[in-house]
Order: sequence, then C-alpha cells, then structure tokens
Amino acid sequence: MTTGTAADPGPAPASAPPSLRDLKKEQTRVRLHTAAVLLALDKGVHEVTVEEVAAAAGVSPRTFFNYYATKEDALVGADPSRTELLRDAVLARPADEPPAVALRATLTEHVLGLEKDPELWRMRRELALRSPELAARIAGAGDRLESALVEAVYTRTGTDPATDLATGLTARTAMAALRAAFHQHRVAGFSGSLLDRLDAAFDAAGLAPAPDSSG
Amino acid sequence: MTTGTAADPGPAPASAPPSLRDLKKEQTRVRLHTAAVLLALDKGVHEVTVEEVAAAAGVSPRTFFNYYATKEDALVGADPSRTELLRDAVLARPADEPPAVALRATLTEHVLGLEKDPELWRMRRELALRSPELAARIAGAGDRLESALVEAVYTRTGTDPATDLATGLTARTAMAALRAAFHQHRVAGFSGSLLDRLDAAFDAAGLAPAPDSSG
DNA sequence: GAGCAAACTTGCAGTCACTGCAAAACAAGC
DNA sequence: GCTTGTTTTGCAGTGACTGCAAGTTTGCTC
Repeated sequence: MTTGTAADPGPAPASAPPSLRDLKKEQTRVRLHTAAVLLALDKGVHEVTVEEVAAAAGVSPRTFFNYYATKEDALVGADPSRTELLRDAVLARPADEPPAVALRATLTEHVLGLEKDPELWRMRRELALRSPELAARIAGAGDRLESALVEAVYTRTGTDPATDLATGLTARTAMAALRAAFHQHRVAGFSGSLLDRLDAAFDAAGLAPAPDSSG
Repeated sequence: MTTGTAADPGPAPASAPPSLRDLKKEQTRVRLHTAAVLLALDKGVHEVTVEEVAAAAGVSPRTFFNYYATKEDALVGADPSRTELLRDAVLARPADEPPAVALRATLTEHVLGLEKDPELWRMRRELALRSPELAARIAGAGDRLESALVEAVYTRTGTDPATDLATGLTARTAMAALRAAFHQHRVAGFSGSLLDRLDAAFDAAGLAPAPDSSG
C-alpha cells in the first residue's frame, strides 16, 4: 500500500476476515454515501456541498475525499473496490464459459447486490428519478465499469483487442442491456422486477443466458 | 432566445444562411477546442487550465464558458448543437425505417463528420490515446448522445419506454458498437478505416445495415 | 498495559473550475 | 450616426479538490 489513506483497496488476501478497522471504514463509506443521497434528495444534487455531506456523516471534509474521489462518486456510491470485485468476478467464472455467459452471470449478481439493502436502494432509485444524468451510474453502469469489464473479457479470451472486435462489443452490449433495463425500470416507476427486465434485456440483446447460477 | 450568450442554439430556421456573426462564433468554438486539445497534448489534460486555453484562443476566460460548459467539454469538443443535430438526423430518417437502420445510418454519417477536418481529427485521436477516459467522448459516444438517441428512437416508434425495452436497447447497442469500434481503432494505432470497423461492429451487434445511404 | 508502527483523520493553505451580474465593446439594420 | 440586440469581459464569489504536515487511533508486541 502506497497511498496511506482510507481509499486503500483493503486487506491483501481475498479471504481475509474483515478487521475491525476495515469494518469501520466500510461503515464510514456507507454513511457518507447515504448522507450524500439523503441530502441530495432533500435539496437537490447541485445544492449539496461536500462540507454538508461530511458533517452529516460525522467526518471532516478532508476525510470525505479519503473515501470518494469526487462528490458525484459519493452520490452514486462509486466504490473502486466494487469495480475491481466485478472485474474479478468475471475473471473467476469458469474458463470455458463464453464471454456473454460470464458477463450475464456477473451482472445479474451485481444487480442482486444492488437490492441487498432495500432502504438504501429505494433512496438511490429516487435519486435516479430526480437526477437522470446519474441514473446509469446509480445502477452501477458507468464508464469505469464498462472499461473494466471490457478489459476483463479480453483477459479471459486472451485475444488481441486490436483484431478481436466481438469480445469487447459483447461486454459493451451487456452494459447497454443493464442501462436499458434500469432505464425502463425507472420510467416504469420502479414497478416490477429489475432482474426480470435485465433478463429480458440480455435476451433481446442476444446474450446467451447463464445456464445455472446456483452452482 | 433567452440566454443571451454565445451558447445559443443558433439561427432559428434550419436553412438560414450562416450570418457573419454565426461564422465567427463557430470559429471561436473551433479555436477553443483546438487550443484545448493542443495544450492537453503538450502538457497533459490535468495540467491545462481554462485560463491558458482561453488565452491561446484569444478570448477571456469568462468567454470560454460562453462556449463550453466545462473544460472537458472543450477538450472533447462537446457541442450541444451537434447532439441536437444527430437527434434531428435520426428523426429525419424515413418513417418506415426500423430504429436500427436509422441509427446505423446516422452514426455512420456522424463518424464521417469526425474525419472532416483531418488535422483536428488527428490531434483528437492522439488525445484519446493519451487520455483513454476521454476516448468515448472524443469519438462522440458519450452519455449525453446516448440519452438523446434513445429519446429520438422512442419518439420515432411512438412506443412507451416503460413497456418497450427493445427500442431503447437498440439505440444503446448502436452506441456500444461505436464505442467498441473506436476502442479497437485506438488500440490498433488508428490503422485501417474507422468506418470499416464501425460497419463490422454494427454487423456483429446484429444491427441491420442501412440499405443505401446515397439517396 | 506501555510502547511502537502503521493506518486513519484532520486542519491549513492553496489552486482552479465554474457562476451571476452588470458594464463595456461590438455588429447589424435603419 | 444612431439604435438595438448580441457578445465579450471584469469582478467577485462559491465550492470542489489537493498536498502536506501534524494529530489521533488501531493493532500488535513485549
């Protein structure tokens, strides 16, 4: 670790039990994100200041930037480690799976993760409603993840991105499906199941279904 | 017109001959963009200041913001009127064309437009090479355009975005194809034809080809 | 439990993007 | 040359974001 700040990737071994310290860091991160969303819902995205968010989360403004690189990152809960996690998840899928299957499985898991904390998810959806520019990122479908996934699938296939167009396109199409699904979900007032919509989007995009994600 | 600044959409009638004033504005816009790119190539994106760009373009810093809303917009040449233009282009395609065809034709035109000024295009490519985060936007494949195109195709079909997933997905897939094509182009050192790559990407994405764009 | 080292927080001082406003410079038409 | 509408500019301010150099806390070791 070279930075010496809270933004560190965390414990080195993947299986390490979260230390007390890491737990606290995670809590602070969530508190900052939650505070940002709440305040944004209350007074509008542009009216919220980092200072307020930090105060609401009980840390100094300076510390805010140890957790999120930008105010917007805090609003959408952009966690670099989450991006890394998803990239690793793609890489961890069985080697014989075609990219489309690995991506579909991974993004499906991802969406399941979004709904883990229902209350927070409710607030985030509301924010997406009021600030559509943030919608894609709130659904975890921003540029950064797209790039990470593209890189991941190329690593899987071991093909040359300069000649193999299809692999990267598949990753980008998968992200397009996620964005389309969330957009539909949003304009539909968040009725119905986002997961179903995502499934439909994957199908419509011609991305092969993951045969069975229970094993 | 309500804003009273240079960021105005321009003359109301589409066929109006560009007045001297409009010509000058366009020149200033290009000068700012060019200066921004040149400076960024010279010293790096983060090292360029708006003040420098404005000075290089021969305007005051304040005037800079009459032309571009953000520094990044100037770097990628984000022209709101261009987004509008593309949206209108999609709307102007024959009503009986399926969305995929209209999108493919429009984005193909768009890419042709990119290469209009070879020298500027060369610099922009170089910038994309050095600052990959900007690549998508440099190719004109950013969030804003994606949203605009999604909206445009839904307008064409007249369907309800809350129930019709396919239409929006098609637009997002088309953008994915553009991004994939440009990404490949970039990692391939900009050898070969971007247009060919885009064609291949559209084909791979299953977007029907535009039968004939000459008429 | 004292002591140590590494990790985390904070304050400070600074840079720079970006904004609203009102006055100046300017262009186009009469 | 004057009028009117547009564009440019200066000014003054807000707030995001950063590097740095203390503080403070945590986890470990003896």
